[in-house]
Amino acid sequence: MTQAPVPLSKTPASNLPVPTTLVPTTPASASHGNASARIAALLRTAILGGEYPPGTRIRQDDVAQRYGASRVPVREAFRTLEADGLVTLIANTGAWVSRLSLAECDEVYQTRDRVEPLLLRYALPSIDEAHMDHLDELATRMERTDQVEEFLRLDREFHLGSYESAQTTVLGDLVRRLWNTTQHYRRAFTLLLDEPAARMVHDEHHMLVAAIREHDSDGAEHILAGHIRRTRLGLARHPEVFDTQP
Amino acid sequence: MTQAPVPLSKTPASNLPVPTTLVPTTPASASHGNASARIAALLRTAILGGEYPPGTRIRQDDVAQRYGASRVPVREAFRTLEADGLVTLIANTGAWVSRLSLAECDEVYQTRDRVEPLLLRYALPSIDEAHMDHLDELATRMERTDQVEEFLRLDREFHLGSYESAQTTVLGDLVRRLWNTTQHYRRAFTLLLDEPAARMVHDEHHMLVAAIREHDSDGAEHILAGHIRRTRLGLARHPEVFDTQP
DNA sequence: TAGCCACGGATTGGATACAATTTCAACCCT
DNA sequence: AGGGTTGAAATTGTATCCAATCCGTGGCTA
Repeated sequence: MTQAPVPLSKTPASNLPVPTTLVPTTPASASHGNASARIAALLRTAILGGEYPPGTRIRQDDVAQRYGASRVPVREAFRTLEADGLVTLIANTGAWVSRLSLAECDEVYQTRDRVEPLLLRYALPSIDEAHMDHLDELATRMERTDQVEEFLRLDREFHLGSYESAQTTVLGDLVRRLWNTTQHYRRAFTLLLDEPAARMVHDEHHMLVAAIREHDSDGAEHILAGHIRRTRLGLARHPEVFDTQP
Repeated sequence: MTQAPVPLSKTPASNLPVPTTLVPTTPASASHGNASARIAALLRTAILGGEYPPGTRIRQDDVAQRYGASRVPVREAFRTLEADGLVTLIANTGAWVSRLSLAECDEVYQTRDRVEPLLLRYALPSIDEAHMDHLDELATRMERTDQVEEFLRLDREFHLGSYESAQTTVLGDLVRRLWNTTQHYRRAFTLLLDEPAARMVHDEHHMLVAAIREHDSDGAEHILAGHIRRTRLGLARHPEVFDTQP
């Protein structure tokens, strides 16, 4: 069942067309009509994909030209992204891709630690067999890949996917926001995983699926909380991830 | 020490100038410069103050005229308020004051139940004596008032005030959002409190201050979680609060 | 040489006018 | 009477212009 974990390398398989986010980040990839929503979606996937690293300045005019729109919808998109925690706006000055300090990142993980188990509890009763099989498959594919970007994508699809069947309105959005703000640091941290640490991550994923299969809400909550907590402690051991001075 | 609780009546003392929100809802009452931030702040206090009940439609033109601005900053303000959960935007159609179903409100309270104790834990070490005395005074004033709006204001200042000294960046905002979205239902629910229920609310407030004084993080977390949980269960017993069909 | 101030370019913020798109509801036709 | 259509009203987007603000540069001063 288990597979020898391979240390993850950063080199992407190729410059394949970015598969956008598999689990829609907010509404969906708004494609037609609403320019402001479309621009927000495109910028969001660009930021999450690492195209704009934290601290990067984003200019209204650039974005407007790049996406063939005027500045008004771009400004609205900025406000949306600010609410997502992806962008930091400073009045009369500009927009920057948000950057978290170690303390702030720790805070987000503490919050996730409390909130995601609750969301999973909401979702659990409605997860059907096919969905469980899918989660299992994702966990296995995560073990087998050695591409960071693919791992991140699978991890996101695994966890957010496990919450998908929750019929929640605010909690789901809230959790997606928390994931978005920490996406970049998750990438950095993934690169630092050594073999035993990666082994534990994968084991926890499989244990989580097992608990879900047994409809064991308490068990699933417990495993998930531990999973998040362990990641938080791991990040705290690597403060250098947050050192990127401008 | 304790005071005979008086059933709360809805009649306000008078149409005094609305004292805005004592605990700033987001940045502060932005007064000059940024029109979009100013409009967002004004609309926010208007909505929280019950001036626009849930389900009310808000037109860009009206707001623009009322606050002497063009529609561009109004639209940005809408986006900000949407992120606050105060307004629901529907593309090409308009903006409405958000309305929660019982299930959604329950969801928010479940979330608060998990998140606010954590925030209190962050804040607790930095709460000084003067602050504790202030919290005590607020709890006492809450017992003595019979005005709903004043109770709401004091309750907000008590709880959000107790989190104030937490040096958090995301958690504080998150909790404020959760408070904002449920403000209206808190008002409706407050009117339904009978005497023993009110008594218990007040007792919990005093117990919370006592735990804070003793720097008992676990105890404070526990009391606060119970406080929120009890409110949630109380709301669930009054589904009629959510029945306001358009 | 170090520090401070003023100036000017660049960028954001806002106003206005107008075109485009969408929604919704009344209306007409079969 | 029911279903499709049209048109008013609202939002959304574009274009243009100007004001306000910020930031770096350069020069002046101690």
